[in-house]
Amino acid sequence: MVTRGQARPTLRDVAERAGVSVSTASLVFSGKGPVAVATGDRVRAAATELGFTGPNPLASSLRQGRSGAIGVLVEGRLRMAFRDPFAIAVLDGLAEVLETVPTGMLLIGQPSGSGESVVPQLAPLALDAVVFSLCGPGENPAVEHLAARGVPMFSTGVPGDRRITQVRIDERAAGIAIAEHVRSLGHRRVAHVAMPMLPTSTAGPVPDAEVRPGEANVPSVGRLLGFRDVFGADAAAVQTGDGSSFEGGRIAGRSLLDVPERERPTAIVTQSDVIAAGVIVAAEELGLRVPDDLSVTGFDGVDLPWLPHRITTMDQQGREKGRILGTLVRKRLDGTRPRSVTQPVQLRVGTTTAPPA
Amino acid sequence: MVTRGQARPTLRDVAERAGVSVSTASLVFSGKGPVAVATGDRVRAAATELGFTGPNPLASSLRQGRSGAIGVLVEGRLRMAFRDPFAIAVLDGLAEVLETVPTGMLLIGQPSGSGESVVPQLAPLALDAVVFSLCGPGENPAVEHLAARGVPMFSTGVPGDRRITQVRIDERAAGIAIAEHVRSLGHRRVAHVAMPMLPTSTAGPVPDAEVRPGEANVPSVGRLLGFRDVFGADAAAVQTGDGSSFEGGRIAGRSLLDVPERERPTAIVTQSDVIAAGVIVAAEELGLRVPDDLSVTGFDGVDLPWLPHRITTMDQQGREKGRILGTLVRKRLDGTRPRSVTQPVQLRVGTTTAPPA
DNA sequence: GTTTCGAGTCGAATCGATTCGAAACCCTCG
DNA sequence: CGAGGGTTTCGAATCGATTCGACTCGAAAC
Repeated sequence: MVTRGQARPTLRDVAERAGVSVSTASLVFSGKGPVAVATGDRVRAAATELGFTGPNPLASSLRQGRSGAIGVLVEGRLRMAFRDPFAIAVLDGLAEVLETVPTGMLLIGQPSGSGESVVPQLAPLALDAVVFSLCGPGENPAVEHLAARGVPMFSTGVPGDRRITQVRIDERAAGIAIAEHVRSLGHRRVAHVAMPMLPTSTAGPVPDAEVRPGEANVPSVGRLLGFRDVFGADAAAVQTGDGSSFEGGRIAGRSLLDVPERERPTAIVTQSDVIAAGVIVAAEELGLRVPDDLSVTGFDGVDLPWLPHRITTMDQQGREKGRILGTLVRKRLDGTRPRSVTQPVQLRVGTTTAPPA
Repeated sequence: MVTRGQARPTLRDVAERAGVSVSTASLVFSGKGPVAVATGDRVRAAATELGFTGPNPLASSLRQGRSGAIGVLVEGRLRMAFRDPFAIAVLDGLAEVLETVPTGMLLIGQPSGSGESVVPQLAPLALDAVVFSLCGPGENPAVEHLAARGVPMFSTGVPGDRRITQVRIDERAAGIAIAEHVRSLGHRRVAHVAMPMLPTSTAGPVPDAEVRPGEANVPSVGRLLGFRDVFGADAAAVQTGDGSSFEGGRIAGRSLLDVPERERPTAIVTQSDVIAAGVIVAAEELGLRVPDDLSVTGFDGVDLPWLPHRITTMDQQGREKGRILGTLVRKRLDGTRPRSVTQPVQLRVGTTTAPPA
């Protein structure tokens, strides 16, 4: 027997000890191909004696051309991305499906505005697929790189590249649906709080130039367009500077509500539940009661246990969306080429909307 | 030139096209060893022409014995683990350091109570190290497996295995410090809300049998012991059924506060800020004002923007803790063998504690 | 008694890089 | 003109498995 010092035992060591060839030992561990019971037992015994914990994952991956990991691209600092409960719900559903493959999720942080710097970070990673689930709108240099590598890509809407398989919703229709609900309650002075139209957008009123009707697949744009379809292009619309965040919602809410009463909207339609929560808190800080003095709607349908309201929202079922994403990934790894799908969303009326006073 | 159909170009293809040997081409991409400028340019040009995006990560990893990924073990569903802002802060700090290596973080979900099932999930993954940062107390079958594989392990306190390099705090001393603060304000009837002592613990009063003084490194146990050092073993102590959660805190808070006034504690010391938030909301739901009618303390020092209080807490600086963890991992990968470290914590007085009425 | 068949095992090629020692090359100096 | 020295380049071994075709052998079929 070749002594290999301190080194970890390899399949060869095990095979030698069991008195079989490496190929047979391999068959024992992979379970493919026929192996006599006695042989199998001998190999397993040898493995135990040597402290062999299974075939080296790297070698196995190289041969099979599969790493068992898919990348999850996270834009901005982890802390920020994970503050969004919807994103987490998607990830949770995704994990649920991938566990069964089994495949791990490799988190890849992409400090926002860092541009190309994600590519060198991505290049040395072996990934079977990549999911963009925590990314904002706009071009992403990672797309080009991954496409060239032939890594299958998936996302929940952004970036909206043709090479990416999508699990999306009809953003504009959803925007219309929830606006219709507010309108049907009798509200006429209604404002909108959006997520940023572009990665470079800053907090404040939405500049017309940033709203490109062709980009209706981008959540922030599509939902705003839907809102405007119902309430017109003149209705006040502001955007947060940092995506779907409580603080962003609070600031936007304060700016819309801290005005003379006759100018104040009687309802605010927002683009996420977390933003809605911020608006609600801002309203309460100004002494307004929700929904008596102000109706507020959210988007996503996430669970905010600390908020003493059930937000009226468009339920996107993040977990389910993640599961579907996972299924698409799995199918792709199995060799088929799944197509993008559009998921339904549903209006869920809560305790934050009522007819105007 | 060997035609290789649709397949992705390899280093060999590039070398052939550039008229150099594979080894030289390798040197060009890895940057090691001297290469004439002209040769380098020729190789890079060939790479561009062929659409070669860099050496195959799997092959490169196999040769170097390094995968560029560290595992992050997450106990329970992702959704639950990520609800804890402290855990996320740690992860964020960790990511910050690992980005510079560069190394990715591979999330590995370990549905709680699933026992051994994590091992088959772990076995096919190539990991350079593993961090247990989102795990509860108790034995973990993964530890044994990883130790056998020789994968370096790190954690922030649990599990408390000798083979794991730790970044911990003195839980008991911290428990004493914050209890002292409450006591020094004049509180005498004080209750405690703990995280579960054991993975199998259920919500409700903490059974004495579950508090093993030898386990003072386990956060829930150490903090409770510290609390008892100050207020005695008779002081009421309940635990949540689900770790550091808002709902757990709210339920525990209600059970402690919804009693006749003379039995009601004038202060509640909790083991996490999120739990404290739950207790505060429970108190307010019962018509109690914080801190006038009830003082509440947390632990961790995380940011809860939606809570209209600044919680009095022990600041553990999760992000910094994550950074330190990352530094230890990096050192280990560089070949040194770092030792466990103990971090200081600091009392941060907020707006949720005051002398009793 | 030969042929056929299938279960079980094995050898060799392969996945795509990295790395080390040796070879080739071009100068410069004695 | 040959030795010495530095810079580039190259061939071959290696990382640790998987996989495919070929081979062996005993039992069943004819």
